[in-house]
Order: sequence, then C-alpha cells, then structure tokens
Amino acid sequence: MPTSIKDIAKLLNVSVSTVSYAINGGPRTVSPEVKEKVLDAARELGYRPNRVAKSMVTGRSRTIGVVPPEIVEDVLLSPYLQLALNGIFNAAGSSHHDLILFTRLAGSGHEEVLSTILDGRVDGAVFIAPNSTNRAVLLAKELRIPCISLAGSEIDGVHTLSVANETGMRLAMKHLFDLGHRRIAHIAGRLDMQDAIERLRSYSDFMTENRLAYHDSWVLKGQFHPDGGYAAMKSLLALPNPPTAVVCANDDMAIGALRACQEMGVNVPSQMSICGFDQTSASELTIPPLTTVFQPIAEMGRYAVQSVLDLIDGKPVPRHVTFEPTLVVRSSTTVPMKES
Amino acid sequence: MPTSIKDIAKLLNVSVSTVSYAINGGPRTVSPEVKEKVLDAARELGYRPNRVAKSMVTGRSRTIGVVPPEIVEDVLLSPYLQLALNGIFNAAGSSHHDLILFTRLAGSGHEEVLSTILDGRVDGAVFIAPNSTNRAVLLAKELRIPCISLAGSEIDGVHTLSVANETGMRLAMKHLFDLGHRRIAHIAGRLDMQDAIERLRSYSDFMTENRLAYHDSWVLKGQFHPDGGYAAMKSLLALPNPPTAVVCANDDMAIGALRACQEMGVNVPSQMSICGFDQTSASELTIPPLTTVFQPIAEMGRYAVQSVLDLIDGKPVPRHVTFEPTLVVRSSTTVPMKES
DNA sequence: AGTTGGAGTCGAAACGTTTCGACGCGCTTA
DNA sequence: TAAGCGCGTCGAAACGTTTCGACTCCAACT
Repeated sequence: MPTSIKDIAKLLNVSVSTVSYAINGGPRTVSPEVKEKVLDAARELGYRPNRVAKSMVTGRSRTIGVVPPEIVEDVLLSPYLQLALNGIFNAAGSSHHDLILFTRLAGSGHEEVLSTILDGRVDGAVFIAPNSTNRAVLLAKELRIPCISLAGSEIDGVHTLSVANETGMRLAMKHLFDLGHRRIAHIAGRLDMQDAIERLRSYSDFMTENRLAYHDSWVLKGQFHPDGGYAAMKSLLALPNPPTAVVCANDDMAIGALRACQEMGVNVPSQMSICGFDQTSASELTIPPLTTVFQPIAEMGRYAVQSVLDLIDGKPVPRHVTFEPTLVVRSSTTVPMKES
Repeated sequence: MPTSIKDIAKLLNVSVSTVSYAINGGPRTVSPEVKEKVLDAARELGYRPNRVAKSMVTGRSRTIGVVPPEIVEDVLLSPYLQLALNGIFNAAGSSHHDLILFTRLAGSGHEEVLSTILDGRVDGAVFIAPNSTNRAVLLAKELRIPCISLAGSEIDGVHTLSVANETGMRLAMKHLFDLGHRRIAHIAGRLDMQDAIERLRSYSDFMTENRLAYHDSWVLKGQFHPDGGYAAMKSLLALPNPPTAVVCANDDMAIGALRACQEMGVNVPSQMSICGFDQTSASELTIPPLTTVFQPIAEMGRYAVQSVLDLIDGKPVPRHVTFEPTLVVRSSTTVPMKES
C-alpha cells in the first residue's frame, strides 16, 4: 500500500484536487504555502504517482508498443531486429516514452493478438517488418490504433516506412557488373516477406535488362538464416559451371555463404565475390569484411517512433516514406578470375 | 471510445457484474443462456478488456520491467545485453508476460528513477548488470518491488544472479598457462562494474599463485568497448618485451585487440594468443574464431524472469545463484613462439 | 411446513488519479 | 457601492474494471 494522493490530502487537511494541482502544477493554481506543504509531505511520505491510475483517466500511457515480426523463441537474436530496436529505443528515450515489447502473439488467436495490443497500455505501436500474413497490424489499423509498419509489406491504409530495396539491389548488382561479373547468383530471403520479394525481383530485372542469362539454379532460398546461406552456397559450388559472384538478401546469409566457401577451399573474393545486405555489425568482422548494402535501420526506428508520436497527436504523417540505401564496399568483392 | 463492459450490460439489460462474471468465468457462476448472450454481444461489439482498468483494481499488470545497465544512446547494441534480453524475452513469452523496457533513467534524479519503476505498470523488474552506483535497484528493493539483479554487483538484500567470474577467468588463464604462456596480459572492463573487478582480481590471483611476474603495464583498461581493446593492444605491442597472450574481459575488446594485431602485422594466434569472454555471436565470426569463456547469459535471463515471477507469488527464491561458465576453445590461442 | 443453502443476479464500493462546476473571498472597476 | 473578475479551494464525477454484500428464487432437506 504505497502512499497515494489521498494520504497527503488527509494529512494536510486539504482536498485531493488541491494536492493534484500542487504536484502537477495542475490546470489550476495553488497558493505558494500550500504548494510547498504538499511537496514536502509528498517527499516525506515517499509518494509516487500511480501511472496506471493516471493512464486510466487521461487515456494516455506514454508507452509505445513494439511488435517483432513473429514472436518465436530467440527472435531478439536477429541482428536486423536488434538494430531496429536500438533505434526505437533511442528515440523513445529522448521523447520520454517507455517501450512495451510484446512477447506472446504466437500461438494465440486473433482475438488475443488484439487484446494484447489494444488493452490500453500503449498509445501507439511500431510493427517491425510484419509480413503480409500478420493480421495484427491490419486489425490494429482497423481499430485506429496509431501504428507504423517498419520495413514490412505495404498494407493499404497502414503507415509504412520502407527501404528502397530496388536501389539497394541495383547498387550491389551494378558494383559486381562493373567489376566484370556476368554470372551472378542470388540467395533470397524468406519469400513471405516483402523485402525478400523486392530484392529478388530487382535481381531478376537487373539480369534481364543487362541480357545476362541466369538459371533457376542460381536463385536460391536462404530464409534469411546463416545456415540457409551456407546450404545455398554449397549447392551453388556444386554446379558444373558456378557463378562468380553472389548477392545475398541479408548479411546473415552472406556469412553462411562465406563459411561454405572457406570450407570448400574457395577463396573469397578472388574465386567468389560475395555481397551482403543490411550492414549489420557482424558484417565487418568477417574475413574478408563483407561488401554490403547499408540500410539506415536505426534511423528508421527513430523515425518510426516520431511518426507514431505525431499520429497520436493527430499531426499529419506521410503515408509512406522510403529510405535510400547505400553500398558499403569492403573486401568480399573483386574482379572475377580470368578463366572460363 | 472502444466498447466497455458497460455497453454490453446496457445492451443486454444485465448488470456489469454479470457481464464480468460471464467473460472471466468470474468468481460467481452465470446461467448458460446469459453467458452465451454476453459472449455473443462481446464478439459483436468487438469488446476488448481494458488492461489498465483491470490492473488498477487487481494491482497486477502481467508485465515485468527490464532495466538496462545504464540508459544511454545505443545501449541495445551491446551483445551482452542483447543476449540477456533475448533470454528474458523468451521466458516472458512462455509465461505470458510482456516486457517494459525502461528508456529514460538517464539524466533524471532519483525521484524520477523511482517513479518510472514503481508506477504500477510492472509487477516486478529485472535489472541487467546494474553497477554499484545504480541507486535504482537499491530503492526498488527498499520499496519491496520484486526484483532481480542479473549479473550485477552484489548488493545486500537484493536477489542476485551471477556468473562465477573466478572460474571463468581461471579456465582461460589455465588454458593459456598449459599451452606454455607465461607472459600473459589482461585487458580489463569498466572497473565500476562487478564483473570487471572480479575478472581482474582473478587474473592477478592466478599470476601470483603461479609466481608469474607481471607489470602494471600488462593490465589495461578497455572499458568493455572494441576501441578500448584496440587501444590496449596497441600499447601492449609497443612494449619492449610484449606479452605472448592476453585475456580480455569481454569479446568486444578481444575483437578490437584482434584488429590491432592485424593492423600491426602480428599474427594471431602464433605471435599473440587472444582470449575473449562472454561468447557473443560475433566471437565465432572473427578470423581466427575467438577462444572465449561461455557464460549462460540467455539461460540466466530465463532464470531471472522465473525468479521475479516466484517473488511476486511470494514463493521462496534463493538470495543468490551462481552460474558456472565454461571455456570454448577455438583458434585464437595456441602455444607461444619459441623465441625469447 | 419451515428451514437451509446454493445458484443467479444486482447494486455499489473500490482502485488512484484528473478535472470540471461551484463557491467564497478580496480586488478592481464603473 | 455594486457589479464583475480572478484566485484558491473543495466536492464530486469520471475512467473501466473486479468483487463483495445483499437479495430473490427454487430445490432439497428436516
């Protein structure tokens, strides 16, 4: 039973409203003497305002929800998510909001999904890379909860922040093409996610536009996981006439691919150029450091929070913002070997 | 204005209590017909229980707070914290609790620190590696908020989970000693953190016990950051008779040290053995992969959540639990070179 | 037949705030 | 001097729940 505003009121023989005014510099003024008495008493009694009660009456919690792409074991181990979360965390901190991390959407029906989000504990929500089957974001929208989809599929009516995947992919492809590569493979991500789809499409487009022949066997699915990248590279190397370069849809897969090359005695970059995507912190620790596409994920997280806040305040927020990636050239790509 | 229990009551001409009983299978029984009517109406109207209101009357929020060691920009980029957070996230998910991540302890007075934690939004809290100057955890304890200190300084009266730093350090030192190293340096962490202090002490103890001479110049402060490790290694290599091996108090610093060696053309491990601490995911991506001390951080996170939950339920929880680390031998350590 | 008791329901209190309407007081202004 | 106004204060309503006491039936006892 912590001290409440009532205790102070009783002790000082004033009304609760007066105490409230004094503490908040409230909507009404309080005489200096009373104010001082109240503040002293509050300190004395160790008074802490109860945020839950405050939330109930104001309808605001100064807390925003963060919903990971899927709620499964170890999802926080994803470097991409970590980067986004860090950006969100920074922004929330500087705007004096706390974060609720939702942990239990999995295995629950839609009903429960909604209850978790819309139970009044958050003023708004950031959905990180929701895939198109993620109904929660749709329902949140339908119920007019201020929310932002960060790097997810474009869903109509939902405010979305995305990265220009096409630019990023073209940057990587052009880099390899300019180096002289013609046989370029692609290790794709999870094709139920928008990013993966767009990166794959840009790859195909680039190959077609430049009249580069490519086979189905050059497009592999790596599920965004290192092991997927590893397996994909293994099967690429087993091909009779393997490609000389590969662009991966994220860094984790590129790291897996790198490991596969090392194991098979294939030198990177001289025998195989590898390009990643995302510029996660691990991408510069590999040997050789990965050439990769930098996405301003952390900045997007920051922007997402600001947008949610604006949405809450009823300010206008652009329906869709696209961030431009840039290419970070490091040592995992070089000119292809002469032979062939 | 979302639908409330009252709307249902009004619509059906029953009392709010009846609706509550029907929805919760509440403490009183409801006739089957009424129950069905209520449930139908709730679905119809899209009723979502308001958790804030529920919290207020029950005093429980099914949410637990997570407090990072310090609240500064980019704190979520720390691999150690990520690992711990992931463990906490997993555990919270399976016990149907959400997480509040506190983002604004920094720069606020003690008063605000407390308000943030004790404002009724959380049932308990996990403090990740609080250092001894972190007053928040003390105050939380004083106010009887169920809380666990995860891998932090031991503070009396606070339930603490720690890792046997001594065991870990000895494992690393003995490994190097057995390989034949006698000139072993230590790059220490932030000496305001318990872990760093203990690791440093164990290093000294080991050196003394084995009658190994060591100089002050072999003990460097790396602040737990890669750049600190880098700088430390640089100054080690500048020594007239540098050590043949170095144990770092975390992986990040070991990675920095590795980079310094690479830059200076010092081969790791043949000319310099490097040992890390924590087994973060980056530690196996370096070339060579780091020999490091594995701490079950993720498991500790899980355990921490369970303990907080037990504390909340009034179950007995051991005041102090120690987890044992193990050594992961990879390729950054080997026998020292013959010369000298 | 009268008593007990459980099932089903209602009304109201409680949780800790914020904020509105009302009121009294003293000061200015006509 | 009366009207008007702003300041400081109080009491009460409101937010959306849960749950307790009380009440009414009706069935099952003695």
